[in-house]
Amino acid sequence: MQRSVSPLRLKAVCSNCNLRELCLPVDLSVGEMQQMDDICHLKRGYARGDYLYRSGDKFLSLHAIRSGSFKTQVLHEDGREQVTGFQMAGEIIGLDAICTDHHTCDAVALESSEVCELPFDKLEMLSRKLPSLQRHLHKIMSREIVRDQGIMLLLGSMRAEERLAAFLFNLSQRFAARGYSSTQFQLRMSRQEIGSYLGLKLETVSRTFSQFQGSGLISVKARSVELLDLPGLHAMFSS
Amino acid sequence: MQRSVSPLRLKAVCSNCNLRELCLPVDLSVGEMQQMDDICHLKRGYARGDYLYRSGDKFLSLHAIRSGSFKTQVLHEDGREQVTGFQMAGEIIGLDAICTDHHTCDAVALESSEVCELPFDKLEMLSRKLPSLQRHLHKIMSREIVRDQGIMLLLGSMRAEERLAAFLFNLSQRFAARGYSSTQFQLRMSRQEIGSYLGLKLETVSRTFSQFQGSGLISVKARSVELLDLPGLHAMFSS
DNA sequence: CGCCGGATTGAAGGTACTCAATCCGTGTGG
DNA sequence: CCACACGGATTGAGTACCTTCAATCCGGCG
Repeated sequence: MQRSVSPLRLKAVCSNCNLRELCLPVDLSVGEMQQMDDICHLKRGYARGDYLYRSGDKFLSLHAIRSGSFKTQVLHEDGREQVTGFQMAGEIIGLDAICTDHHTCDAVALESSEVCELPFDKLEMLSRKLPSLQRHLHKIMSREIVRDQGIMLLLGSMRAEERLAAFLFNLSQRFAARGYSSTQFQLRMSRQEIGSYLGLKLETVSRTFSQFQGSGLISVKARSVELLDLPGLHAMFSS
Repeated sequence: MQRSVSPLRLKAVCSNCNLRELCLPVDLSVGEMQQMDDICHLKRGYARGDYLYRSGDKFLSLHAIRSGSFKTQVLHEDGREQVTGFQMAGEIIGLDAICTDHHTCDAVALESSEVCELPFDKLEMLSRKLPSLQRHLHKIMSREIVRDQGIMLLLGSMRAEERLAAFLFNLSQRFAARGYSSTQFQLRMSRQEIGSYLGLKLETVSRTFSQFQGSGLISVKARSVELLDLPGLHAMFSS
């Protein structure tokens, strides 16, 4: 997840932030783009394990991931915790915090990562001036809702193998969208974290990986994965 | 869920729409309120089983539920379906559709209901003029994200009894917020629908109801529920 | 009255969990 | 350089929980 995005893409969106997630049909003039750049100039680096923010922190900014990847996790009162998502370069993180002005989950770097800070008040101000930016912000939030609903479907009605197949397939697509191989990649998260995200125990994740390998769908060794039969993987959860 | 909201509330938010969900710290002047009223004057009634919209429908408007209740459900390609939420009076429905301009789920009335149409383009236009409305819209969307994450936690890491207890407790709070009893109410949805929402089979839902009744937590007969031990119910999933 | 859909209850079975041992790769220290 | 320790990953055996399949019950309605 380390390679940075094509200059063309960057130009087309926000030269500072690598706002891939803002990449749908955002159509800003050069001057408008400059305004966007102006409000999101602050960048910071994080090492593996660093917290971007913690549950309860005051909310001031959204963050655009320039490079690297993060996980978000919610903590239950009783200590139970669950990974709610894995975020990659170009995605926006922190949308959950808007409604209470405080973060409702932790965001932790899974590897060395760079983020770009987007002060939310300035973003709102600018989006009042730029309708296409406003629409974008809405789409990003809406997309997050749709994504969450997809996970609800996964957690609520899929078996372990289906969940893992869907997970791998989703990763594959996201790597592909960033110009990486859709069939060979390194997992940035542990079995434990995958399990937490998928509502499974780490042993079940491990067993299912082995099972997939046994049936020739994938080849897996520790965190290196190769998807040998993408259509088969897809059929696993969509049929 | 049939009683309408107090006039005071209505006045304080939007006299047409009963926008309880917009009720946080929205602070509009009389003139601004008038503008809000102007764009959301269209109302429609739905009978039990009627579709407010279907997955794939073109997205034009959000809908504010004035009275009654709805369920939203996503359909998987293979026919599998999952209830993603139950919406009550004062809540906004349709946020998932913004990102693609098409609805990604079905919305079905659980009883006779009234909704108020909120043309989204007009809402965006107005929210560019009214910062407090803009902030509100963002909060509503963010809240939906947080809600979904809560359900992900539930589906990913809770046992059947914990899920059902959390479900009943949540309903209780929402009824209370609307001025109804927090301990006695009618379920508007079937066991099947509850199960789909909670990632359980209807038989499991039924059994768990019976179990709760046996241990004195609740009294349940078909769709009439009385919560006898609210703290106990809460301890069921938060401890 | 009898039908129908929804709800309840029972028994058997399967999937994923728990507990535990082992393996493996990496990094550390002798 | 090798031994060892450590955390993450794998694998096995037994178990718990939820599902499946099926029968029965109940209330509303024609």
